[in-house]
Amino acid sequence: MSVNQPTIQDVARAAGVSKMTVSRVVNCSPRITDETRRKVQEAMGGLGYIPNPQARALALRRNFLIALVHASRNAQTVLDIQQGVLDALAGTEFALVVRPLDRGSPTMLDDLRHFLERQRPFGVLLMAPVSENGQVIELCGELGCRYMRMGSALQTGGTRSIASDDREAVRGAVDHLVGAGHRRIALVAGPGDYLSARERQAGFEAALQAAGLPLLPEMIVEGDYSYASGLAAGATLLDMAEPPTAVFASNDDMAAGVMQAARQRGLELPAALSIIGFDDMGVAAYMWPPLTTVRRPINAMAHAAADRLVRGTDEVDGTTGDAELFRSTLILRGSVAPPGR
Amino acid sequence: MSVNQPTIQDVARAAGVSKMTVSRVVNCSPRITDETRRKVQEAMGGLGYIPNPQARALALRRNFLIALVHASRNAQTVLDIQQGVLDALAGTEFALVVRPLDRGSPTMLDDLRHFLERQRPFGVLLMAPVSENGQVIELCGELGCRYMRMGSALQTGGTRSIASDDREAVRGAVDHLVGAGHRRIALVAGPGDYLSARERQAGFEAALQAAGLPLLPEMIVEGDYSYASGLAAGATLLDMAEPPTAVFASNDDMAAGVMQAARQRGLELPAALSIIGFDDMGVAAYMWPPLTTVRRPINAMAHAAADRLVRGTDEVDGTTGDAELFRSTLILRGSVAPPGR
DNA sequence: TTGTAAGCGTTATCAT
DNA sequence: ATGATAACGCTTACAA
Repeated sequence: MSVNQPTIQDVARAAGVSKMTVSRVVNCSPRITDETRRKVQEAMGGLGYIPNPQARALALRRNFLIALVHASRNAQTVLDIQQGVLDALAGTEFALVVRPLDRGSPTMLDDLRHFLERQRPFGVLLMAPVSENGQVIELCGELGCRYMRMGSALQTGGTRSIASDDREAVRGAVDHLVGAGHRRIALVAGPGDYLSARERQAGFEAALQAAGLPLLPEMIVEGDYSYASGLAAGATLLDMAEPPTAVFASNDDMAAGVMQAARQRGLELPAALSIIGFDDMGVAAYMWPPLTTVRRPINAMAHAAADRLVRGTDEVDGTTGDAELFRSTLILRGSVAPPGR
Repeated sequence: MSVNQPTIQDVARAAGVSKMTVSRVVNCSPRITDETRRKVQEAMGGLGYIPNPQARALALRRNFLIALVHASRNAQTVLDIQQGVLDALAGTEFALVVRPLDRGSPTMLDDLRHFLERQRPFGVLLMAPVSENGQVIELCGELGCRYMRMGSALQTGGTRSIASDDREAVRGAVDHLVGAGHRRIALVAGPGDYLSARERQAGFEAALQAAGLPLLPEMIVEGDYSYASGLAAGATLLDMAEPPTAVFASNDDMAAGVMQAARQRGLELPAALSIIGFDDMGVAAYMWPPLTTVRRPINAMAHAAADRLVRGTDEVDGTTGDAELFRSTLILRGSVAPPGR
């Protein structure tokens, strides 16, 4: 039961030097004799010395916490991000604290302020959709809080922003549908107040346009990223007089709903209906047929974001680094086939 | 840009009292004149004073971090736990830091030690399966680390342990199958080195026994909690000369695999095969037929565990509170029917 | 009930 | 290259 951790003082005594010298060794200051360094390191090793982070925090007037702020219902994505951040933080003295927010709660902004004011994390990682919230950004600015936004497209100004290029990715996905011979392609869009939903819709429209296909309003149905809304959207689309032969759904949950709607109508998949989703949630591979979908490099994005937060040690203001845009991949599985009718 | 937070000193000056008095007000010390308290609170309000947690941590020689240590691949569960913990921590000054571990990595124990030694969190929440690891518990003991174990059954001694009663829950689930008329019921078990897997198997066996049904070895197939292993197990079971009419799968992923195997064989569900899963992962409701499954009160369990960690302020040793066992619920959906053959 | 002094474990600053 | 001293913002212990 190691109750009393040795302090820097103990090490100093053991090595026959001053606290300051030990501190210098710990912090890799250059102006130290090799001989002294050796002595100190030996003493540290012998005592099992570990610097006290709270003391460091107090003296340096900053802590070593990176906060992940999110309001996402997509558990897999949140966890992937946590993992990516932790990968970036490995070997540093930083720890990751999480702060889920209840998007939609009227107190969300106050909750966030409360959290930031108390913990004063060194840096904040904002996941979509909170990262799109102007008031949140404003709050971070007001509190002098270093932050990084993650999302589906670079934010205005581009700075402090890491993003996947959802527009481009969806464009590619829909191109794939067009390439398979589809002409009547529907979109199950996400809720319009999400940037991700708007970007994906833009990609959808761009692809149709590039293919010289008409943009039919009835071929676009808005869902809310839930399975149920996908099911409803699928019903709407498939019960039309002239239903689509292919559907791009803005996330996998909705794609699963569409698939279910098709199955309920006795459609043979993918012959009677091709479907592409977005996110590559674990289940996408389990569905039948396995879902062709878009996978974002979540882990790499989170890693980069955390890295940016931790490295850009000095400036709290906008100058920190350029924007970074990541490419997604279309994962080809079995849910796309040439139109069958 | 509020760069300089007011300190306790500033408040003291503003209120015309000493730092100590302010500290007493902040910490709700009883021996303070109402008048003084008012003055101080007014000053605090005016200045927007917020106690500096790192300074408190240094002076009190303890911090305000609760660590969640896990090595789970079940994202939804991890997130539910995070949410439950945060609910319990709301209104306190505690923050939640997460530390995923790579179960199976040879350095896992070292990683954990490294983390605990550096951060020295006030308390640690151990999720299964790390919570079942004796070496982990030993390490926490050695480091004098307050901890709480969450799992599928109470740990030996029962103390510092919060658990769902998986054995009982599975027994109920299998009873449900028996009640529907099934006599030939198979188990797709989890990996034997997980306590959860063993408990669920025990519940399965208890139910058969209670129903006077024979325990046939060929009706038990071990998977590894993955969809793929469920698919394989389903194949094994359904290709037997006398296949089961019902399957209990130890988690939803494997249940989905079994379902898929059934579908591949052209079986009509649930008429030809009833299936029950465990976990109630989001997808359980999306499958077709919607999966009847067991739901644990994850959120409540996490809440209780965090509560126990935070309240039991004093003792670091085993005396802290009794064990707590939570009941699960069988969620009835569409994947169970009387045997049809 | 309130205040004073010392200390928590570290680093910054300025000497030497 | 190393050391002495004074912070950092708070609490404990003791005095008044």
